Amino acid sequence: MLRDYDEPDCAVAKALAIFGDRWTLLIVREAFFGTRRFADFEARLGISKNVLAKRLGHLVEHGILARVEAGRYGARQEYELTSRGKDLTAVITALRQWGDRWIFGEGNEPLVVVDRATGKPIERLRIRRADGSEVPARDLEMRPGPGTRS
Amino acid sequence: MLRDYDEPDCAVAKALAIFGDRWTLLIVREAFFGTRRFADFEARLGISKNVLAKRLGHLVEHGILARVEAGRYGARQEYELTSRGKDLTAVITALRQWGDRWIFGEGNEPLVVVDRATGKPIERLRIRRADGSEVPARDLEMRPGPGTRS
DNA sequence: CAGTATCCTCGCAGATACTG
DNA sequence: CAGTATCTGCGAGGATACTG
Repeated sequence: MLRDYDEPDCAVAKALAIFGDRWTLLIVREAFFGTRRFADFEARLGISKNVLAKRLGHLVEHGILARVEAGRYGARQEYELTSRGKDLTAVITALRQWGDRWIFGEGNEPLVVVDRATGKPIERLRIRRADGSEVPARDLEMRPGPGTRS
Repeated sequence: MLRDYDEPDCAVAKALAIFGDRWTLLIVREAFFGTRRFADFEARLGISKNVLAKRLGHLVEHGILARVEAGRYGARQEYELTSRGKDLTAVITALRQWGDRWIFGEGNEPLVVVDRATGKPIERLRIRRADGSEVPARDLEMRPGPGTRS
């Protein structure tokens, strides 16, 4: 049995229980790109109808996508990111940046996350101290803190 | 067929192909907490030996963990995060923060990532513009950019 | 202790056909 | 178009026993 699933106090395990598979986050990413209709997800991801329906339903259940009626021109239903869903930006960005740094190598990161206010792409996530200085990855340490749920 | 796996140009899909399952990131997280030995991973995660051995081998293959000989006191082998592995901090942190915000609710985030230099916990990831100002999540938009691989 | 070897179950994912 | 229904294969994950 999956012990971590029984643990009500682990945020990482809980999050992974929702999208700890190969498709779910890709669907969310596709939604970020503006895809809203079933057939478009299907075509762009190359996923089978069967699995897509299940995954979309799963995401709606967990409040990450919302089904909205758009009943005209043949498109009867559309899927829209909720705020909970939009807040996955950091997760997807972190994944993509890691992939760019370690799979594709450095120096040619694609610019994908855009700041609406300035219209400019965000280059990378940074982790900063309260005073605004950046913490280098090598200085980071993860450990259970008091009251941690991770 | 998994179309995204055939796509050599998608960093997110590539990253998910490596740890797009329920266990792999939990093992990495455990390694962040200082776990180094097979039996400790086994006990702390409640994972079966079978799967653990496969996942650890997988992580070593992909250069996220390194096997180091520690042949004394009965512990013959240990696993250590490589720099590629340590760089997954942002991914795990993003996941945990999302879980904390949206599964457990706000206001009581556990502090888990620690800045070695100051000894203080990092509260959250922030996305900032070049001038240092923070970009609110609502202002973020994701889209394929020129030359994007996402 | 750190695995390997077997066996088993379950659910993911794909393919195809059908429906409102 | 947006699914549902059905069937199938495959691999993830678990349990247990065994080994150097």
